[in-house]
Amino acid sequence: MEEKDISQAVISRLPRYFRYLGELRDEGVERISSQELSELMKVTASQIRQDFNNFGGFGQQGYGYNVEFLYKEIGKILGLDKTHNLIVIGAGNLGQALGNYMNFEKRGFILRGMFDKNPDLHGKAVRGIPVQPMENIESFVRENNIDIAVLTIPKTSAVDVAEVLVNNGIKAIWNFAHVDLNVPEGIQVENVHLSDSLMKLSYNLERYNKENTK
Amino acid sequence: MEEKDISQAVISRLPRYFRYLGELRDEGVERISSQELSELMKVTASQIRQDFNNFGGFGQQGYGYNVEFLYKEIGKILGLDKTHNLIVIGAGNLGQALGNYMNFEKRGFILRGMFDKNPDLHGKAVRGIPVQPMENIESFVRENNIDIAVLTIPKTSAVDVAEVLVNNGIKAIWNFAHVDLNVPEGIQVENVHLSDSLMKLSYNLERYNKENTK
DNA sequence: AAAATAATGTCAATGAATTGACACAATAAA
DNA sequence: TTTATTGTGTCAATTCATTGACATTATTTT
Repeated sequence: MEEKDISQAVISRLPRYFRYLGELRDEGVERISSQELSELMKVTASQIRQDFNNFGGFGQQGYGYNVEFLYKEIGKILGLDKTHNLIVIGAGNLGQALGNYMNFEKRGFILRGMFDKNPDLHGKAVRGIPVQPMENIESFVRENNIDIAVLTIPKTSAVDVAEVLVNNGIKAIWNFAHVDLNVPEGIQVENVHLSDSLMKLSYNLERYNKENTK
Repeated sequence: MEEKDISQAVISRLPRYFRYLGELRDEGVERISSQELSELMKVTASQIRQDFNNFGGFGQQGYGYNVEFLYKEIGKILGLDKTHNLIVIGAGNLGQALGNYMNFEKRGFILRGMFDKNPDLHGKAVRGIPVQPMENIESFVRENNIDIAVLTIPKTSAVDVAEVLVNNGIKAIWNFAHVDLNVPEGIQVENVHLSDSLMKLSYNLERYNKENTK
């Protein structure tokens, strides 16, 4: 498995392939050509082949791709064959929603701890995992082999908490706080800036309306 | 305001500019050069100037950009000077989290209705907005000038609900369901596929670990 | 078993996005 | 008022991403 330097554009498309292949597999489809898949997903067949080839040939000329095999391979590329230990920091609605989401567990992302600064929430459990005070984060991260921290706290505290996490060995942060975290090289941050997404929708909405009313 | 065809790559960056400019304004900064902003935001100055110029010149040679003015202009481009009426469909944790998020209201996105198929939730209020049964969606959308529907329901029902929405005049859908909606031309869809985002983080985490353990 | 068909992997061509360079206009300094 | 500096707007160059084309190899049909 000699992965070179794959562009993030390609990586961003992998989960979508994974989803479609999973659905095909569930429907009992055994093989599929890039052409068929391209019609289903509304992308070019060329892009599909190009994308898969970044990771070596998964298909066979004259046959196409084996759905089950390809599904599993992409899962492996995405690291879904391994278990990842998660903690959620910020147990408000959003934190609880993410903690409760069963599908993540199905993919190997296991909720190990929840933290909040609000004492009223302490002890309250999300899927059996009790909410702890923020002070516990440091030791918990160190002692429980936590891979990913989910940040669902206001931006005012996010930067500080991120620093604590990094100092205690966190390697990946899924950041829902509306702020850019400044972490050292080698720490992975994936931002989900919901309001950015909503503003983009707003732009496109306005844009289209404007275009079609003149 | 002669907007041509701006690429989505540019649009995606606008909310981040907006955020930084808002913070600068709050700090009392009056002017800023593309060079200074580029250092702050860690992008190239050239990109900043190029981006802004898509919408006409906001700056002045020898001076730079007026923070307040630029902030407001970008807000207008993003449609934040107008009010948008929202409904949230799916009043689980995620739907409630989004419905409760005050910052959206600050930007003109006003929650007008919430819907869920679970009768236990009916009548329960999120910021004064009661949860209604799904059957009410059609008339509510038609009678309340709803611009944006937020879909926080399972993928199994999302496609059908989207169709109902479109049939009743919705122009924009903020889609959190893990499925691709197939809507007619002119209906804006902004997808937030959380599990895709988590998988991308997982890939980058694995990738980096692999690279640094051999 | 041979011929026809299907479909990948890959290279080349095109297109899009980003960066660099600089003329020119406004500001600030002399 | 004149000169020096700053910094935009914009064009050109480069880099990156996508699409198209096709040789090659496997499968299927005759």
